[in-house]
Amino acid sequence: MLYGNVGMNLYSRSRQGWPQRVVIFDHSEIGGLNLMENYAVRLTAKIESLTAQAREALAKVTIVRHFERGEHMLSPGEVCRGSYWIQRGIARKYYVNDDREVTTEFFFDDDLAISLQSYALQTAGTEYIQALTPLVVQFTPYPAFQELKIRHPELLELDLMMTEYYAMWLEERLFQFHTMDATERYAWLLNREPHVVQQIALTHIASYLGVSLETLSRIRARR
Amino acid sequence: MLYGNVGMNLYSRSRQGWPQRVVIFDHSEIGGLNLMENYAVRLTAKIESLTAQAREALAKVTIVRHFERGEHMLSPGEVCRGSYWIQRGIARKYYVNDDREVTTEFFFDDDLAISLQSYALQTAGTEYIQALTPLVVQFTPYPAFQELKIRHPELLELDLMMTEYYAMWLEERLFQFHTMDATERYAWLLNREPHVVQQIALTHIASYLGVSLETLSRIRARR
DNA sequence: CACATCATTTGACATAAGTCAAATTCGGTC
DNA sequence: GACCGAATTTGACTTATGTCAAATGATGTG
Repeated sequence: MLYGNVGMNLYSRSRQGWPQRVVIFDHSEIGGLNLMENYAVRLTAKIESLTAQAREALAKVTIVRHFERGEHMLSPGEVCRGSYWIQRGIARKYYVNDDREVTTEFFFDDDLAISLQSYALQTAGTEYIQALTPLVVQFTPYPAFQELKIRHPELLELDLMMTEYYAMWLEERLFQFHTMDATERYAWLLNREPHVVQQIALTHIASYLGVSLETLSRIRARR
Repeated sequence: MLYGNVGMNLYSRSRQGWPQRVVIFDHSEIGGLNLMENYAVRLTAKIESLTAQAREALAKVTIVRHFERGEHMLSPGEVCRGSYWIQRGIARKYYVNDDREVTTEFFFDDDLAISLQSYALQTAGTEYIQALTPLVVQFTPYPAFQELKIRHPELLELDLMMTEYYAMWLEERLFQFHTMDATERYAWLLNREPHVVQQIALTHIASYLGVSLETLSRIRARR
């Protein structure tokens, strides 16, 4: 993880290298970091600035849970009843469309896993969250967190920042689909998040990139 | 707009018809509304439940501004210094990638226009927001709104809900790019937001759908 | 170490979409 | 109503990607 241990962190996506060409989201650099990294720094700073009371209160309602490789933390028809902070391991979020799995997100150490619509609305969702390795997560129940947000407005601010961060991450993903072909999206992933390619099965990566397994193989063969 | 005049509303995207096939995001219906509409209802209820003090305070810092057709409310290199609630007219958000305009969002009455990264970080951004018709907007400066969020926590809650709504909308857009071909994305737009196709130039629609103008023409010819 | 199963790659062919150029249509102005 | 410029459509050709099937490589188990 990029910013060291700070307890609860979110989307610690680091920059490992440059894509083939300069892209939109790297235009405004501040202190050598792109916007996502810049925001992650702010997020980390926000977490570090939480009062001891807020930290304690949060720790009190958070429980450690374990999941086996292949196990689902969430399945369609279920309500996402809390947030899963990945203490150790790898997970992915996906849904099934036309009998096909569509992987939407990978989670590594210090990432926060939720299914947004189910979580925010507390209604049955349509997504899976699955452990790709044995997992240790810190689970914070939604009702308890809502309570804490009332008593500690700094947690409401943190929640807003995390949601903003997720929205920016979605904008970046949308940018990839909107402007890049399959080869470019793979190059972006390889440069920006090589750990994904190193640790995740190609089946899931192809699904995440929106290409068939065969096409991904051909792209990889051309490098 | 779908839910009538409630002052500040956000992303009043209504369901006008069904796409060719049932899609992921319509699975969990509540009271006949899909999730986006469900959330819009909650958002509207939240706005309506604002105290008179919060409303007044918000109105006091909000100013009406006019823009001409073609005029830019925001350009790359500028900071998005506040939010623009569209009182009347149409606008679009876009950026330029490889000498090409990529339209990312259309705004109609009661939509709230911001460039998220520039707005949230108050740093120079990379996006344009342009009036497609003569516009009347209610502009709320960022610093003033931050102040109000401190004095009125209900506005911080509202801000979180709006950001969640935007993230869900991004998830739905991502779903379109991730799982549909060009024809399906056009069909989705035609069914779900026919007003877009009725009132916006095909150049912008093609850009928004991630297809060339020629391809959009061919798709339209096949219907 | 052998074997079976799963993951990945490769071959062949079809379709979707992009690009470039030209033609047609539409809208605004005089 | 004519004219001009912009918007849109159409034709021809190229490239990217998907699909189906078969082959190869990797991993796990006995």
